[in-house]
Amino acid sequence: MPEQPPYLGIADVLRRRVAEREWTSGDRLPSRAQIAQECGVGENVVRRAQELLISQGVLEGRAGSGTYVAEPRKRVRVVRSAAREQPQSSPFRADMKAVGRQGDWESRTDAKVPAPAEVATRLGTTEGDLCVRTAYEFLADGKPVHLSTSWEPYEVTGGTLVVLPEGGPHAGAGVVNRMAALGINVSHAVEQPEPQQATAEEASLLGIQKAALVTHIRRTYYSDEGQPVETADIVVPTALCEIVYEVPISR
Amino acid sequence: MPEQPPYLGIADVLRRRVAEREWTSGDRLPSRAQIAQECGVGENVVRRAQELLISQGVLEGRAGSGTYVAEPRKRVRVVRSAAREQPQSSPFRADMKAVGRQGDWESRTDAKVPAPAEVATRLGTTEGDLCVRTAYEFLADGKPVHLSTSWEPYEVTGGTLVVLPEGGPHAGAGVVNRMAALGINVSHAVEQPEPQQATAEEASLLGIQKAALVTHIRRTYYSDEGQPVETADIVVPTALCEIVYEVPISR
DNA sequence: TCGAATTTGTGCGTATGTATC
DNA sequence: GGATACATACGCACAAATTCG
Repeated sequence: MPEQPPYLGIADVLRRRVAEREWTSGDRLPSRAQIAQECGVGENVVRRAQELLISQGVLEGRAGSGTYVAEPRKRVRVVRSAAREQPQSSPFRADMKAVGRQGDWESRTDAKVPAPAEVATRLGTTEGDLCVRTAYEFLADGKPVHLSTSWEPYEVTGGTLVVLPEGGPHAGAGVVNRMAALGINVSHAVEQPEPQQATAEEASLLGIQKAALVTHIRRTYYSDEGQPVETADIVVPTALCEIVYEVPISR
Repeated sequence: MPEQPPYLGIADVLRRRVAEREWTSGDRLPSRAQIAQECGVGENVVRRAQELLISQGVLEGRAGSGTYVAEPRKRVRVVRSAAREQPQSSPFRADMKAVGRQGDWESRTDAKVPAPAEVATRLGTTEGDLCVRTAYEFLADGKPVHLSTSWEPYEVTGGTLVVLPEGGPHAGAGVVNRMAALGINVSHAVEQPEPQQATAEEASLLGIQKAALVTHIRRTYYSDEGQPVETADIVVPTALCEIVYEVPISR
């Protein structure tokens, strides 16, 4: 006989109270001690139940303040498809415009950074080769929604006007457009999404709960000659963004 | 002064011992009581440290047996791209062949199942409309590597030879080929990958650790008339598979 | 402005359940 | 069936953050 442990029972009670609008979005729940007494269980049982609902995105804990009903956030739709790259525009701004939000970003680039081992293999170069590294923070209406760190081999763009992704005449135009200015035709990208839990640093940068789920995308752009021209580590928090791939079918 | 909590220190000790090959793949660690005494901390501190390393895939706990060093498993590469669909073949078998493994699957289909709300909106029909539901379990060398539940509107395939995905002359040929037999041209798919933690059921089906990370992909195939013809919920465990999207660039 | 009270978050111990050998 | 070891549930103490007088 599978007798349900107490904390799961309390979780069900809390979940139902939220579902039945006894407490609605943004409301603060009674303190743990109150709920515990009311339900006739220990404080710790309530805590476990709340932790469960927090990990499921139903509740939200704020240290020193209280436990709240999570606000359903409109998530940003991040589209990844062939049609994504527009001349003279950035893919991100287009994504944001599509949902009526203002897209913007901040970046910090370091030229001539030696490539770490993993980046080097992705770029088809060898460890220590020089790269241009750019760290991005993408914002929707001023709030960060996802992060990215981009690596370009210095060999490709070094000494040209597009060395710096966010400087020069093609600033912010995206990898594809910038490479086109060098006569390099970017033919396809390979993206490898992996589920992860946010690090403490990522969580504070993105304003999400600690250990919240994120998708870590390792993206590499290739020229039509099969040469990698850029690779990036992209961190997309599930709470803020939904990722959509549109894949065409050819027969 | 950021004084590191004890359990993180123990985690570092264990991690280093694994890295230095004091314990190697498949080895059983000493019991928690032993490690605790050896390191001069409580058993619970060791437990926390082991839990951390288990969640990171470094260790593996087996109830009643012990804690083991996780075996680095060769992950299956699941490619999702335009070139994926081959005439007369299944995408999955091709994926498996590429890594030298035998691809196979088991399935169970229920005809005339009423569509739940979420599936109905994805298929552009209304809740309760009849569907053909097929649950898949994909196997590599006989071991399950990912799961899928597919929904097709009965309206599309009902009364034809391809009603059952795994029966009739086109059994196992994939959605695209089967639809082609009806004169329906599948032009593209939309995939929405979301990180999740495996449910207890998924974990036992896939033979992975409880609450391990998985990618839950919601995929929908569309005809060239923009009509959804199939949608599926795919569960891909990170421990067993890596997901790769190849997205072409058109300018 | 500041400090005390409240509330959540974290670390750790103990008791019990359960799987394995 | 007994011994061993991991898994789970729960309690207590304290730290950290917030709120409010």
